[in-house]
Amino acid sequence: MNEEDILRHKGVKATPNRILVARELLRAESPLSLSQLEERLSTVDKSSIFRVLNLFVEHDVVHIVEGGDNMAKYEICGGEDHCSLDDMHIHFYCTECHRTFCFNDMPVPKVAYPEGFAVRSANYMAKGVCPSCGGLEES
Amino acid sequence: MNEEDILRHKGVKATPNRILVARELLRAESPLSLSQLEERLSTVDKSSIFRVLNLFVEHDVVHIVEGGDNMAKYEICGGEDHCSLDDMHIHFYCTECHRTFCFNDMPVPKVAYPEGFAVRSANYMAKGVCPSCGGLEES
DNA sequence: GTTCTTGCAAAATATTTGCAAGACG
DNA sequence: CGTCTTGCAAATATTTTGCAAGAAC
Repeated sequence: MNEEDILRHKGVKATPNRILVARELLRAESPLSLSQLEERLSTVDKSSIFRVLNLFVEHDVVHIVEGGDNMAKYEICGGEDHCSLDDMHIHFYCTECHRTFCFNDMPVPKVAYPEGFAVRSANYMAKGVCPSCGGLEES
Repeated sequence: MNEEDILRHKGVKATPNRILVARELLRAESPLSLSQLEERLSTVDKSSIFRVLNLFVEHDVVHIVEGGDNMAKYEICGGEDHCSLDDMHIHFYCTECHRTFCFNDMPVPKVAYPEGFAVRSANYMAKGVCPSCGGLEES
């Protein structure tokens, strides 16, 4: 399934900029922030990326990954139809190199929320030091 | 244990502003952002609060709660000595009223992280609609 | 022609720093 | 004195909006 198909499937018209943003997110091995996308998409204006991302979020093309450096990061939804809670996996933010890692095979643990709270999404963000930065050495 | 004792116990000199910030965080039933603290502490300058919070984070007086609206929020650490992973509980952000709730009796589920990653903290932030905003009605 | 999309500029928010005055010891 | 703390102003950084031109239908 290519970028255009994904967008159409989610009810979003496939414009050039949208395809570029979707492609970059698909290509990335981890969620990207607005700034990171801006760097990688030199032909697309920051505000356009911003609007594309908002549109994507509304239409469940991407979901937001929060935490780490308090800048929202965006990740293509795995599910065909919507971004369900079940699609979400744990992320890890390295405080040394400031990279965000996906633990793709680790789903966010489900918990029983108190009565009355309608949970729509859940972020689980671990922070620490990654292997490249010497996570083992315990500084 | 009052504010002054907490600060001294963590190795932070108890100045007037620091006591005020600590008191406000203790009083709050949920983590507060810099802006929220600024509103509540009319006598203390925003930059002073900012510096107090940074100092508190360094000395494990508070920890940062991320997610929701991408503004860091601060919460007094529960543990006596340090902000351990075990102290952390799940939070909930209501996308309607933009309030953050603490699920105090729900610790962040522990998981086995991949080899080489030294995890120092973990945030679990659920998002959705709270009871007051009609979380039950499913819109 | 009407609506949608985009880039550019600028406004609105948030965070962070420089500096001098006052507090503290 | 010398160091630490604080307020004020200002610099940065980031997100968001207004608007007009061009593309799409």
